[in-house]
Amino acid sequence: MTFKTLKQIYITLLNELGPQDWWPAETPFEVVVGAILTQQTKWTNVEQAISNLKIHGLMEPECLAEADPGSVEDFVRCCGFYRQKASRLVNIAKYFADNGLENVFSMPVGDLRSEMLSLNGVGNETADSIVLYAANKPKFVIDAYTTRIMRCLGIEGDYIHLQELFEGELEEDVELYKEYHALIVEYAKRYCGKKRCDGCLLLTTATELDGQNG
DNA sequence: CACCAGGTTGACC
DNA sequence: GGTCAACATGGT
Repeated sequence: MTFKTLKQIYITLLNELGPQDWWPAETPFEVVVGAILTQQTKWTNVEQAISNLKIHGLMEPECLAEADPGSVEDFVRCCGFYRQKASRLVNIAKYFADNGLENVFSMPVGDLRSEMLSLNGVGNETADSIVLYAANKPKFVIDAYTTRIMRCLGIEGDYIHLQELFEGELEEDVELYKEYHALIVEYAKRYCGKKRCDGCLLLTTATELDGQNG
């Protein structure tokens, strides 16, 4: 049998689920905030916290940087890990207020990634989410769902290994990277559980449909 | 009641 | 180098 390429898997997912149009946010800074808040938490909780912050006028780096820490904790409590997330958000807000969001996001992709990684509370996935969805620069985001699906397909590796696999095989395209990561998350949520996987067969065998555009 | 969620960090081998 | 508990709320 013929295995699918990563591009063919993308097309399969897109046909199956339709465009996901990630990341839901009104501004780049809102993406940054959401990227911290969504760690190990459902997105519905993040929506609530983001709404709280917006109502209180804190969805701007300059405002959040000066906000009362206790209040921020209350606003993000629904996301869990609320003490560390609150202090990390304020710290990151200070960083963007001091350096200027436009300046930061105009850095070359590699420099930007390193810069984001130096912030407390920003690891590989969060850094790449910010680079891709807030700064609109080409970095493929790997997460627990991606790792899980790849394992189902018989491919194991650490974060950087999987990232190099995707970036090496796909054309460098910000919109493709955005949509692909979103599709993987949605597909895995539905069909690829932590213990059971009911959907990865769809991804393993190539058909004539998979050759179409992309 | 047990388990999971769009991870990251710091401590300890 | 790698492994692992801690961080914490909310939904199924």
